[in-house]
Amino acid sequence: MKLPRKFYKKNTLKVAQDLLGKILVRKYRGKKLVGKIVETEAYIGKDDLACHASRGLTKRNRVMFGQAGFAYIYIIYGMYYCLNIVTEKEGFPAAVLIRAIEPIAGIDVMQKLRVKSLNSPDRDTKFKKRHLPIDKSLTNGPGKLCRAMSINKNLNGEGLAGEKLWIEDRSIKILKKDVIKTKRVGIDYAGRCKNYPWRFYLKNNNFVSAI
DNA sequence: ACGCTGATGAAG
DNA sequence: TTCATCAGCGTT
Repeated sequence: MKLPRKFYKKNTLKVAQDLLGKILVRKYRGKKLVGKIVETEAYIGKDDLACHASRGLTKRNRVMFGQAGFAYIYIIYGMYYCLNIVTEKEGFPAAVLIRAIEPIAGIDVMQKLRVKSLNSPDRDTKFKKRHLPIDKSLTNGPGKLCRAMSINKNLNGEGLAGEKLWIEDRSIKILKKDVIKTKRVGIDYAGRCKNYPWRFYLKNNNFVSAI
């Protein structure tokens, strides 16, 4: 079942950890693209120098200042999208970045959504898909999972109670000892905040991003 | 280890 | 209006 709004309206570090093992669902052209969340990062408030809100309200980051349970999506490096889920009370800018998922369903569609590079071999011609491991490079990074699920700026500000994008609880049990905490990726510019242990991922999961 | 890529926001 | 910067990725 879909997570209720109140799931997101709380401490961002708790939301980031509680989202591990939850199921991200994207409805795309009538089909469900589904994956288990295996890696997240927290970005919390104006004092967090890595958070887009650290320099105040702008046109780009305004969704983060709004209600919890909405999607904050932005373009990075000119070519990729990143999906964040807004947390905390209205007016307090914070969000959880979804960094990686483990594909569960709609994998054929995800494969088609990926831009096939010229050098990548065609894996499907010789063997049946069911006998092959899922290619982890499909969704093991924030830009890649958005590409595979057709998540783009059209969904910025979209509520997760809607019909296009939501997160479900399927009662997957996550043990505390299987949640690894590390510093966040790609924020060396963030000074005193750059080593905050605000990245969380599932231990021994193949679909966690390669650093 | 590097080039790609274009929106963003700060400076002026 | 210009300009440096960037929550990444793919190829070397």
